Amino acid sequence: MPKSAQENKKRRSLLDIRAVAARAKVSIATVSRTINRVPTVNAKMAKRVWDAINELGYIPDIQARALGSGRSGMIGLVVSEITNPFFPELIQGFEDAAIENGYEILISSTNYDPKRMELCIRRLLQRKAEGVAILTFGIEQPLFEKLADRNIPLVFVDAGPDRPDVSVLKIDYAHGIRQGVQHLAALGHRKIGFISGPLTLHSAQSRLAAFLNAVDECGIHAEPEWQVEGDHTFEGGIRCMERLLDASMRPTAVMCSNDVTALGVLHKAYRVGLRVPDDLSVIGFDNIQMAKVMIPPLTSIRMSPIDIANAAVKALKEHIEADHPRREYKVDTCLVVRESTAFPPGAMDDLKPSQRSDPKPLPSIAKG
Amino acid sequence: MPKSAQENKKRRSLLDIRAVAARAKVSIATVSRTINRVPTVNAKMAKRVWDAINELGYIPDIQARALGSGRSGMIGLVVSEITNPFFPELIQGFEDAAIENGYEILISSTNYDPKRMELCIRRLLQRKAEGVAILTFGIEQPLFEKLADRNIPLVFVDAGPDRPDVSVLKIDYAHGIRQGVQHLAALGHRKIGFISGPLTLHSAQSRLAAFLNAVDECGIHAEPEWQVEGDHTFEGGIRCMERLLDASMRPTAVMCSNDVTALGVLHKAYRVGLRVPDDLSVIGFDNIQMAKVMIPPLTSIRMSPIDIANAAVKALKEHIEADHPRREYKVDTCLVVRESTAFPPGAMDDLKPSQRSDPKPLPSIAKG
DNA sequence: ACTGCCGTAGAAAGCGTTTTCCATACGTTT
DNA sequence: AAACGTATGGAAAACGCTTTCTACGGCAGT
Repeated sequence: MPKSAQENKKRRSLLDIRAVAARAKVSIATVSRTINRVPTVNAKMAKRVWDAINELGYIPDIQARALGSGRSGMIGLVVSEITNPFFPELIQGFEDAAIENGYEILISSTNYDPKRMELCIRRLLQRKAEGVAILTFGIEQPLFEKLADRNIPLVFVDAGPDRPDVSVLKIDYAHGIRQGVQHLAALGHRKIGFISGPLTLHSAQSRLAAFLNAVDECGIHAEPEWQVEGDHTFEGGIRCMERLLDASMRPTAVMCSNDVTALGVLHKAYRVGLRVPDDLSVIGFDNIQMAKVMIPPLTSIRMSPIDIANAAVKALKEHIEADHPRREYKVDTCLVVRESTAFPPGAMDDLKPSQRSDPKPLPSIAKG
Repeated sequence: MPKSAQENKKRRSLLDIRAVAARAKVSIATVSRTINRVPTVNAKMAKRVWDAINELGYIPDIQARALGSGRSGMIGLVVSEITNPFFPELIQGFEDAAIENGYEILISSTNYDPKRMELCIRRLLQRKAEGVAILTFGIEQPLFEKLADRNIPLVFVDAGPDRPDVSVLKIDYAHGIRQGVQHLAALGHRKIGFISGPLTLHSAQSRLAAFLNAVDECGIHAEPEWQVEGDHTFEGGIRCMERLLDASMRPTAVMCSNDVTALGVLHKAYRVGLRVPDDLSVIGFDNIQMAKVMIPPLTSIRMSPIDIANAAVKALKEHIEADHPRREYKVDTCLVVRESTAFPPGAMDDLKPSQRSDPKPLPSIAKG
């Protein structure tokens, strides 16, 4: 059973600010001022205090500090799912950026569950986060209204609620996707498939639109049969690839709305004996760490989690400190060419290897 | 610049427990009791209070609550590196288990940096975590002493400081590794390589010892040239595989101390045109999600992050609540057979496919 | 009707900080 | 030498909650 509150308090109170004050023979106010580096405290006093702190091993209670000062020093980060390989990198970047800017972070993952999302937000409010970055895939309007009504600085990715008091990170999907399509077109592909994310998501729609636009620019016909809607999962990638294989005319290249989907595509190709990139070129999106580990290493469109994290923290910081009410921040994307893209089948025979875009055309397993 | 403390306080104080008390026309004590479900509060009163809470949208300040009650309700989790694919699953499991048990969690990652580890611990102490699980690879003695001296419940994995007041999660590496070796032996392998982790780590030593033991049990000669020391990274896996390829006699199978290393092995094999599993069998360790996504899907030894997380939370809970000072918890490991293991080269021709251990022997790319 | 006991709610004293306000001591100016 | 700033440290009031202690009202027992 839980210990009594009294007991708990006793145990903790052994190492107060009071203890430090007593030891240094000053008042607790001076100790507090010393710790917080208030300039009015005399150097001699300060030394006495620091010595006492070190001798005692005193560590201030940050919750009491927050209560006293009215500032929690924390910003929150809400992600979709920590086990989705895109997010750990984002979290890491966010944490680094936050520390750099003097904040601590509070991480919550929604697991795509509105109930859990509700919990996350409650948690962040309870802990008095000074700002929150919602870097999830889907967004649930009512919850954001709830958050925004608390007058807490907010950052969204792609698109948030249309309110004047939130910041938005605009990701330039079009740039990377255009590069990807041009890359494929330059290799000679004319039949390019696209596996989108769930089209209920704004980001998925944007990516599809960018693809259609880029394809059009390159003068390539966008066969509707080659555009299938996935769900950003590995299994979804497998299913979508199956549909693409059933098409009356198969595409020679597939672009995917995220890397995990691309892994599914690679997997299905492997299952049916299609060689990548010889028989099929594949491009992913997100450039997760796994991309360069895959066999073959995956050509992907990079959306830097570090950039996103930095932009998010910067937006939050400006909003909190400078009362900057709203800003848009741009995040760029660009193509990273690896080994999952090559000439379409048949084209290779006519060309010298040096003309391949891949700088080191290594033999695929099938050729070994 | 930061807002003045006064301002901050003002802004927040709009929605106190006092506001609720006023609205419900009761004392703040009654509001507190209602929220904490103290049974002595009359149902009628309680309803009045809940109504007021809902109408106002009141959310209690959890830090103030912690200060008042002497319990923070938080347990800490320290991991090595969030971008290492083993940890997100562990974190997820830990979070779920913690929520289940009424705790919130505080995550810290050390990034293998002692400085950062120091920061982590400071953070956890500042926030008054009620217990801490140190589920990292390496451990730094002095820091733990520091932690343990604070009299805070602690859980370590594998081996912690030898103190009577900490719990330890003992992972039974031997079981899974024996299964792996037996699996390879049953397939006919007699030349089995082993890529260990850095031998400064206790866990790496245990795994190597378990391997040597298992090999011995199976009556297989353990050629020293086939045991190389890796570093648990992808690049390390590649380097180790290079060394194995340079051996005077090449092994026909390789066991790895973790999956990421195995990915490096797979990669190097791909580079030099060795087909897995036809030319080389590979077994990983950890069974991270990526394992089943790889091409070919990786046979691996499963060390369930969920089991570890549950055991850690359970140990912490018992220690915190029941004052159980020390316990050992067992965590098992077991082999998961996928498609990166098969008969050694040449052996297959003599046998019918049905005798392969793999239930669905799918053609590798090379055969397609 | 008086005492005593519950059940229940309010008052008030913390919890460990920060911060405002005030007091002191010292050096400077006239 | 008196008056006055100017540093600087201490006392005490917050901060928003929990919890102990106390008080009140009603009911049963005598």
